[in-house]
Amino acid sequence: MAITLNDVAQRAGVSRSAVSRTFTDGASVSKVMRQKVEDAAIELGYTPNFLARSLTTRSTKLIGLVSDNFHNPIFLEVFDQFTRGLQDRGLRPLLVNLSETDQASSSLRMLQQYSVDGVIVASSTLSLEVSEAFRRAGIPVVNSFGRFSLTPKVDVVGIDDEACGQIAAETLLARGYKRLAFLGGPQPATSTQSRLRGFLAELQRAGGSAPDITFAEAYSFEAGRAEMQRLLREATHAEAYFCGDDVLSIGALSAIRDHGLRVPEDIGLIGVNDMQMSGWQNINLTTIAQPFAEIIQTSIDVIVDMLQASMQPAQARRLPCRLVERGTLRALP
Amino acid sequence: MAITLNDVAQRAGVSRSAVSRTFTDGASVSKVMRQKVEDAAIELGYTPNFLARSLTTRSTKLIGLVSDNFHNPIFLEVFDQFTRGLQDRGLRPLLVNLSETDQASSSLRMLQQYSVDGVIVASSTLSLEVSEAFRRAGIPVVNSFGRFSLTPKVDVVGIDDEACGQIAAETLLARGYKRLAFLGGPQPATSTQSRLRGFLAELQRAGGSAPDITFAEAYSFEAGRAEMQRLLREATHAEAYFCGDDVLSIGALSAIRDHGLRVPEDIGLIGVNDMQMSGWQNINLTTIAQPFAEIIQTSIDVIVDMLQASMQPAQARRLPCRLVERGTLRALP
DNA sequence: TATAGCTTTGCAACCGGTTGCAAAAAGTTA
DNA sequence: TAACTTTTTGCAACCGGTTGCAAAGCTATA
Repeated sequence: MAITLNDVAQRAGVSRSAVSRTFTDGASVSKVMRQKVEDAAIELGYTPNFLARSLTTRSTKLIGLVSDNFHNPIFLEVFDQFTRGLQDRGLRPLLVNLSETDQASSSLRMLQQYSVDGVIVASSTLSLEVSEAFRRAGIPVVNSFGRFSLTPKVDVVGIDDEACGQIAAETLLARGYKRLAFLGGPQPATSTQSRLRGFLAELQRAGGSAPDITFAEAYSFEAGRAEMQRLLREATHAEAYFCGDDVLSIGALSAIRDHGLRVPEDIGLIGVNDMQMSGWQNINLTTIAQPFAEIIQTSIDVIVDMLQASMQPAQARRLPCRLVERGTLRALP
Repeated sequence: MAITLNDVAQRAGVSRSAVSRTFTDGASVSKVMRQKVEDAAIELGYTPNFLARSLTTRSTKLIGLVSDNFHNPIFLEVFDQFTRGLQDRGLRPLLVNLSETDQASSSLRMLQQYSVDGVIVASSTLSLEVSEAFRRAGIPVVNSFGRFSLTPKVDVVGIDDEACGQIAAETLLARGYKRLAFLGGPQPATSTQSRLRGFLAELQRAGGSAPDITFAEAYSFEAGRAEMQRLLREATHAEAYFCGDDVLSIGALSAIRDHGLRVPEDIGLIGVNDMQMSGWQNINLTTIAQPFAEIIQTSIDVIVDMLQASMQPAQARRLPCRLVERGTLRALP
C-alpha cells in the first residue's frame, strides 16, 4: 500500500496541510517545517498522488495524443519529438490510436473521463470533425499537420500545402523538365488537393503546360508503386513527377527502376516530407522537407498557451517548407 | 465546468450513491432507478470522472508504455499494436520516451505519481535495471523484447535469440554458403551476443568454418552501411552475412551495391525482424521474422494477468522466430 | 512593553467519486 | 394479514489530496 500524505504528517508530527504545502510550490512554509516534512517524506519514500491532487487543482498535466498515422515511418519521428517536447514541459502524453474508424467519438468520451488538460490531434488525414469535437467539449485542442484555413474552427499547425506545390513546380521547371505530372496521395485528402492547387497555379503562372494528374490509393509504398506501374504501362509517361509524399515516391521509384528506366536520367521524381529514409544513399530522394521539429514545437507551445489562457479564437499557422536536393532530379542547367 | 455526480443526483432527485451505482457494474440498482439516473445523465451530458473513481477503486487502467526505441521503424508497428491491444482491453497507454538517459529513474517516480496499474517496457536495448525498478516498487511490469533468462528477475517476453542465430546458420549453410560472417548490432547489446552464440554453435555443430565477426555501432542504416563499407575495403569479404537486424541489413545492402557487387550473386545477406520495409520490392530482404504480434499480445496478456493476481514469480517467455525467404540469398540447391 | 503588520499553521470543507451499513421497500411464504 | 427474506436505497465515512479562513506566532515599530 502506498504512502500517503497522512502517513507523512503523522510521522513528522504536523498537520496534513503542512505536508501538502511542502509539496506545492508557492505555498507558505517555514524553513524548519519544510525540513521536518521532507525528512519524514524521504524516510517513508513518499510521492504525492498526482491524480488526487488533480481533483482540486483541476489540472492533470495529461495531454491526449491522438493519431491515426501508425504506418508512415515519419510518424515515429513525430511521436519521438512530441513525447520529448511534452515531457520537457512536465506534460504526459496519453496515446490514442484512432486507426479503427469507429473509435473517433468514444475517444472524446474517454479523454474526458481522464480529464486531460488538452489534446493534440497529430494527423493530416483525420477528419477535422475529430478536433472540433474536442473544442466543442471545451478541451483545448490543436490539430498538428492539419490543413490551413482562413477561418479555422480549431487551432491548426501545419505546412503551407499550396506553397509546397509551388516549390515543386518551380523546382521542376528550373531544371528544364517540360512534361510534368502530379502523382498525389488519396484524392479526398485535403492536403493533396492544396498541393495540387499550388502546383497548377505556379505552372500556369510560369507558362508551363498542363500536367497529367493521378492519385494513389494511399500514402504508402505499395500504392505509389502500383500507380507508377500503371502509368508506365501507358503509352507515354511524363518527364518528371511530383509525388504526394516520400513513401509514395519510394514506391514509384522502385516501379521505375523495375521497368528498366533510370532516375533521374529518364524520369525525375520529387517527394514531400524528407523522412529519414529519404536520405539513405540507396534512395537519395529529392524532396520538399516539412519542418517537423517546428510544427511539433509550435503545436506544443500553442497547447501550453491554451492551458493558461481562456479559450481564444482559433488560429491556423502555416510553416514554410524547403527544398532538399538529392539525386532524383537532374541538376540545374 | 464539467457535470458531476452531484448534478445528476440532484436532477434525478436521487442520492449520490444511486448515481454512482448506476455507473458501476455489478452494483444493485432497480430498473426504475437506473432509468431515472440515465435520463438525467444523458440530459446533462454526464461522464463519470475516472480519476476520482480511481481514488477509491485503486485502479486507473493506466499502463505506462516505456521505450527508448524511437528511431527503428519497426517500433511504429510496435506502438500501433500495443496501443490497439491495450485499448481493446480498456487500458490506456501513458507513453514515456526514455531516449535521454538521465530520465530512467525519474520516470519511475512519475509513473508512480500517476498511479499506473502496470508498466510495459518495450525495448531490447534498455537496461534490465529499468524494469526491475518498477517491480521493486510493486508495480506490475513486463519487459517486451527483452532477453531471455533462466532466472529472470522480471517478466520478459521476447524471441529466442540463440535459436534465431541457429536458423541463420542453418539457412546459410543449406544454401551452400561457405565463408560466412556475422555483422552484429552494437557489441554490448545482449541480443547481439545471444544471436552470435546461437550462430556459432550451429556452425560448429554442422562443421562449418568459423565466421568473421564484426559489430556495427548501432541498429541503424548508417551504421550498417559504414561497417559494410569498411569490410568491403578489406582484401576479401565473406560470401554471406548474418546481420543484426533489418535496418542494418539495408544499410549493408546499399554499401554492397554501391561497391558494384550484386546481391545475392556476389554476396548473400540475411537480417532479423522482417519489418514492413524489408518486403518492399526494391529491398526484398531475406530475413528472420520476429513474431511481433504474438510478443505484443502475450505481453499484454501477462500484464492483464498481473493486474488481477498478486505478484507471482517472474517468468521469461521465448517465442519462436521464422525464416522469411526473399531475394537476398541464393536459392536452395 | 504594547501595538501593528506579516508569516506560518491547523481546522474543516471541498474536489468527484465509492462503499459498508442499516433502514426502507418490495417480494415470499404461511 | 403477519412474519420473514431479499432487494433497493440513502447516509456518512472514506480515497488522497488542496485551500480559504482565522488563530497563533513572529518581527518591527513606537
